[in-house]
Amino acid sequence: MPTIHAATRTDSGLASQLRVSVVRLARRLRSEREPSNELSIAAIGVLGVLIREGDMTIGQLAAHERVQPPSMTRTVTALVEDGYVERRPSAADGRSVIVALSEKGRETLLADRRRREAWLAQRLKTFTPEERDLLRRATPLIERLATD
Amino acid sequence: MPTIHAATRTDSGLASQLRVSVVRLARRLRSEREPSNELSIAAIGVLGVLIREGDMTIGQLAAHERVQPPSMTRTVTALVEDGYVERRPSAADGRSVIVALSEKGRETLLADRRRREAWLAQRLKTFTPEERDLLRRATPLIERLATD
DNA sequence: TATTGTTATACTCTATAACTATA
DNA sequence: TATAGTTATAGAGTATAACAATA
Repeated sequence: MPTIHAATRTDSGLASQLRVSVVRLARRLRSEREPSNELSIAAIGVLGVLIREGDMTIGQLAAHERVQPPSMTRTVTALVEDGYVERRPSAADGRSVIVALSEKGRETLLADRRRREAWLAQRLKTFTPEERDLLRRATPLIERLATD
Repeated sequence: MPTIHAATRTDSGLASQLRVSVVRLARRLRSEREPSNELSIAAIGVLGVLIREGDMTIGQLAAHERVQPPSMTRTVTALVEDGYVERRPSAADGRSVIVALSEKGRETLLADRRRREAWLAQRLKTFTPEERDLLRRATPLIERLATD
């Protein structure tokens, strides 16, 4: 079995190793989430979309998170009950419902993120300045891989 | 809002941006999975562990995937029924059940991986050789972040 | 007549509790 | 007496189908 460095010499090898490493780190980051959290994965996903892209209708959220509308209705209903988001009627279309983050929702999501980022920042301290610099330059490339 | 490059100048900024990019790429890679697949996420996880770390007992698999033993029993039962893994009695301990990949399981998992890797390799072609080289050197660092 | 969202209902996945068999 | 795994049962989460309101 070649080491990771050796295996990434070819492009398909790079794709293979990068895939494994990225998925593994993502899983690790996910497991660093507050376990005593009343928010489900789906709920956190919705809050994340709202904070990144702003208010959205139920249908837009469902399409974005790739769930069916009834599932999103349910997730949003739970988020409203717990005070993380608000429902607002759409001025443009009386059939639509606009979902907006509440202050509690914004704060909760940011706290959840901070917790995971603190763990990652801690780990980064064990790297040399050169290694951190390498990661710094690689990060935009990873972002570019993720976004069409 | 600073650009990603500017935002990563500080270490906490690096942690923040790297987290977002990695989670986003992982999600993207996951969505490139064959949708018409009869394997559940949990099932693919089990096959992945078995191919990486070799045969394991139900209990070891449950601990590894952080599920309760009854859930793993159920997942493994489904995998056995569909021919992806085999159950074997443990020679060392009559209470234990060893789970081993079948040829079909190995082939299915590898096909699933190849599909996702093909997508990533395709995307990598749009990068310059220098950028690919940067990713090549960053990959082992990402792996090190993920593994204690 | 088509679309947005909801309600009704069923299925999948996971968990806890109780049980069987081996150590 | 403790441990590995299973069975029984219940609780989330999501899906499809049918429906109400609006375009």
